[in-house]
Amino acid sequence: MQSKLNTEVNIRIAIFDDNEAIRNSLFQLLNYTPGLEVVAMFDNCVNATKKIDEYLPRVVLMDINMPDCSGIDAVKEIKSAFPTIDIIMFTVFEEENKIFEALQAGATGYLLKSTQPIKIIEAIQDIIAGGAPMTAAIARKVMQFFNNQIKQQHNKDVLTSREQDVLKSLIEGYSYKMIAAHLHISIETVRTYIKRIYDKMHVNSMTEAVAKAIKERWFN
Amino acid sequence: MQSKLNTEVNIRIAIFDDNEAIRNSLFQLLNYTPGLEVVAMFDNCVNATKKIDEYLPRVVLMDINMPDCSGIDAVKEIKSAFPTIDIIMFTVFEEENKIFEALQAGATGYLLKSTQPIKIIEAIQDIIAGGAPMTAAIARKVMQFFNNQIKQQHNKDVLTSREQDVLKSLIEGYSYKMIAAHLHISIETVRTYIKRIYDKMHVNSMTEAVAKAIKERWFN
DNA sequence: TTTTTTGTCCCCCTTTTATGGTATTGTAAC
DNA sequence: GTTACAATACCATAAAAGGGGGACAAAAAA
Repeated sequence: MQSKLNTEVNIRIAIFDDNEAIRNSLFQLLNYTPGLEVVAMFDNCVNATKKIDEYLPRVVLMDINMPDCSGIDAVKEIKSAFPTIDIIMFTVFEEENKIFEALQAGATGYLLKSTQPIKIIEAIQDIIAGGAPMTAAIARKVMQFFNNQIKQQHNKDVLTSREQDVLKSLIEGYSYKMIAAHLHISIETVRTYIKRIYDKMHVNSMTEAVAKAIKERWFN
Repeated sequence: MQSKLNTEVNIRIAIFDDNEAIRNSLFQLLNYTPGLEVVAMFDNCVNATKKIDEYLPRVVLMDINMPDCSGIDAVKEIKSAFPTIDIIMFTVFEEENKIFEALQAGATGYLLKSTQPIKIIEAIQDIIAGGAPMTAAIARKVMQFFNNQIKQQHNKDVLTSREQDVLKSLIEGYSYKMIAAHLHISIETVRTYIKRIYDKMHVNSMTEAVAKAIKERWFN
């Protein structure tokens, strides 16, 4: 068996889900699909890393809501111990914050349990091929994450070019003195700009200005 | 025609691409697909908004590299004038920064020109259905965007709970005095924590600490 | 052509931050 | 039962930032 080509080696899958019926139907679905092999199933994700270590799956299907432990924490654990394992979240609801938490925790895919069986198989093949499988609706939410970050970019427009230079320098962590040197202007000029910036941004300290500019992504 | 049901009304598509061959094959592909209708094609995106206004498409296929204008700027323009129009970027290469620029500009999908024709049709139907069509490789890059933001979260761990409180307050824009009041501790204690925070973060000003913490997403 | 904006600079004065110390408690680890 | 760390607090001094002005030339807008 060891001598077979890589392409003929089954994709090892581990399933974490507290619902036995779901575990079983996933097992049926996946294990009888050529090329896939369910090597382990668990009804909770306590000590997930240890469980993974024992069965070394290539792909993990992880429920979010399990008793005694959070699937998202499990993802963090697994990803930090086994960065190459791909994890697909598998859940009933598409709660916006759960999605982002899961993705930030290191999940690569996000499927709803209502997904057609054939799509689940495709998702696993997809993730092995370097894809990031997710339902259209979830992909859309991920996109909105990007879009939301450009809404009020008009704020930036009210700053003159020189004021923007100074604000950028503040974000870099430069002091007045450093900014003056960097922009080849007097420190008094820097002070003038900063006063105007605070005025326009409705803040009254470097920290506030920097926090606001970074959070609202005035620059990139 | 106007009296037909919505589901029977064709999806109006506009194409921006400087390559005539590509325009023509897209036209062939899409226009002869039931339910789709190419209502306009352009070899550049100068005055994109005006062009859109004339033909009012539901979906736009936009090349990134066109002479005389940037597809990404066109996306910004169109999106700000017609927020409900869905735009799919359609390009030869998958340059990482172009992808993010396009998505931040408001594109919802991102396809490579090497995509199979059938997938292009699916993508258009997908986007109408609220999806965000993109190739697996691109979806993966988008995922990496999230993942990249959790890499060095161990930094945060070295801060004690109280130090984290103070740092969070700094990010909120609070001054020493305000933090002291807010956390019910002496301003001297605040100063002590801040000194330790700077030490651990390897910075030496509020601005740097705040910028670093926000950029590296120590909190959320 | 006049007015407004932008970029540049200066002064005075107050408040806040930064740096470098020391010190006391309670708790957790060894 | 000592060592280590966390949380708390204080002092002194220097440096930086904030708030209030005013000024002037060049460019842009009205």
